Amino acid sequence: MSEDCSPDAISCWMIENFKHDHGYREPFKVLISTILSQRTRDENTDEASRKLFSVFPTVESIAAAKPEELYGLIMRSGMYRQKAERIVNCARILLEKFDGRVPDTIEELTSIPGVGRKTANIVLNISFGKEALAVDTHVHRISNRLGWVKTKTPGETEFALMKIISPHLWGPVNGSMVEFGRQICRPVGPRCRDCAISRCCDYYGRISKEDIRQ
DNA sequence: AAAACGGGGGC
DNA sequence: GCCCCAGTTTT
Repeated sequence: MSEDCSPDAISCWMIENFKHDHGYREPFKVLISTILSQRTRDENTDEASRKLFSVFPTVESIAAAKPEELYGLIMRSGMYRQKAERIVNCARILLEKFDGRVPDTIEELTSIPGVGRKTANIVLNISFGKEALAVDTHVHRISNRLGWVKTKTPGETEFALMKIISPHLWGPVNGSMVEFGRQICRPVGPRCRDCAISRCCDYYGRISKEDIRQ
């Protein structure tokens, strides 16, 4: 890692060293698996996605499924009924309102119940190649710890980061920052000893030794 | 702005 | 048992 602590340099370092990808590119699979990922660990998300798509591989088949039937399939992977209902409802809306296709604007995507700004931006970036920044708890926390922003909400963070990070890095840095947050810059007990960019970090100067986990 | 929601897993 | 998790919705 160079001496450069600029947001773009840190972003590139994260992109180089931390990968995080659910593996899907088809719009509807990205949308569905991202809904599955909401407030849920990746291991559970990946398992549930595989089970779901192995039985219901298309928008049409999901739309035709009974929510209970779909729930029975994914319930062992940390999922719950509301999410199964959201997914079936989402597939039906895609079919009825969007001609069976996933829309490619933030307004249309967030009009679907269960799809917020973060999920919509993931789809826009991964499936449609648009420059979008999906701010989740990891991105929000890490951006504030590093001192790049001083924000209270993910919405503020998204707006502030767009002025700090080069647009072509928005997509790639997203998953990398999440993985960095899972492995190193964790919500509690961050592994600052193992962190190669601690000298660039505001939080590292404030955190007490006993709060750092080996 | 804060609480509700939701269930498996780590501790 | 309690707290957390690639959030979203409701109060």
